Amino acid sequence: MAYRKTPAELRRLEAAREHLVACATSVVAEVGWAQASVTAVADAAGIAAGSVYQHFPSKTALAVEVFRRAAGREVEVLGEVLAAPGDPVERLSRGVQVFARRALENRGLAYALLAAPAEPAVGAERLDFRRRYRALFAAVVREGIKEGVLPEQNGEITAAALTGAVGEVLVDPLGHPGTTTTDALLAELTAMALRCAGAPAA
Amino acid sequence: MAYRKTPAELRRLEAAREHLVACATSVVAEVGWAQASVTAVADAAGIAAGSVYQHFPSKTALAVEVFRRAAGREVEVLGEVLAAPGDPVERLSRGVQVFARRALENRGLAYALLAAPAEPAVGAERLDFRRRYRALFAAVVREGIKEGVLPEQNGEITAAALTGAVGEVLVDPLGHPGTTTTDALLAELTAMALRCAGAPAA
DNA sequence: GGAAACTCTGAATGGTGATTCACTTCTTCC
DNA sequence: GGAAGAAGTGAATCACCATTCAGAGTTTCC
Repeated sequence: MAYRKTPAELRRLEAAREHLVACATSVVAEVGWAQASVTAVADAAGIAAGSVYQHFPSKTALAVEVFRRAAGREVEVLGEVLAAPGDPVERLSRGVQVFARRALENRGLAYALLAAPAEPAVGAERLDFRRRYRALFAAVVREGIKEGVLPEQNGEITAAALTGAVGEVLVDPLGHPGTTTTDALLAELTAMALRCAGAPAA
Repeated sequence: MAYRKTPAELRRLEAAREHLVACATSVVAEVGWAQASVTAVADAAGIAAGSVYQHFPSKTALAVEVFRRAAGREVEVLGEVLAAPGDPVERLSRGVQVFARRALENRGLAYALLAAPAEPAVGAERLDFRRRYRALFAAVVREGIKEGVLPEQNGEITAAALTGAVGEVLVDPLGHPGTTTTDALLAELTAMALRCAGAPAA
């Protein structure tokens, strides 16, 4: 009787699960949550629709996992940039750039994380994600205030504005002459962010 | 043979349609687009599900009408405030306050207009709505630059930041001690908006 | 009053997509 | 090799709504 899974088998199963999550992430980034049906995701992963349920109890559970992984990566990256030692204003500037650049480089995924229509469970994750983003920005703003390089203000609101602004720019790319290139857009965003936090003009 | 509808009958039909749109708006504001089924909306309006199709060819058409009406009102109100004569900085400040206050006073509707999951047709309307909001803000910012009361900047991005910031604050009310009252929140938002546009501190 | 044309009703229809399950295929262990 | 159990399959099932439609109720106009 075959009671125990061999280590190789366990690895294979784990790999299959990872592959499924990765493929699902791609599908979501390409077509959004609404269009990412179980069948579409299973097809992308090269398995049968029913097999998805070997790894996740429901489509919702898979969606939440996809969101958490992707969002977690973003929060981690931003956290590292913002928590680095050094001038808060400088860090804020870098943080906005990293946030925006990563979003622009993988626009589909960024849209899925920030704004795309999604089922309630994913929506709840999204709230948490935004909250964490804001907390990161807010911490730096508060530091800046304490060090006297930023004026008195509600850091949470400034942080909300920064996430909101980047999200807004992403969702509708502002086809404005003079802001067409990524670099120009990043420069404008950064300048706006610094003004928003009340940093003296560069 | 009854060929012509009497004026009273026409009025009654028109009123029924208006009532349907109004009830649908309430339902959407309360439970969001996703939960606003034809049955739920019809129940709210006190008619049968099938009767909805006397007034609109599809659920989508009704949803679009609901969105347009509500969004149109908001754009109009904001437009009046921002287009008033006077100091651009002052107008900007008032505009943000009006935008935010109205949103906070009818949070459900504001969320539906700005962010709630919705079908593609409504999503398209939303893009347009946001674009119009941004255009209004951007015009004032550009005026401020021209008059020399605001520093050189990309008005579109500042405008995007303002809409994004208010939306962000709305979606997740920042349960922060000291920012609990509407007035305090409005004051903080306004201050942030002025910094964001580069207006000198009040 | 009553025929014609309209509005309203709500149960039946139809389409979509998640989930299940009887079956096949693969692994483990004797 | 082969029995026992697990994983994989995909067609069938199920649930959920938007939409339709046959019949009931109203209004119009002679």
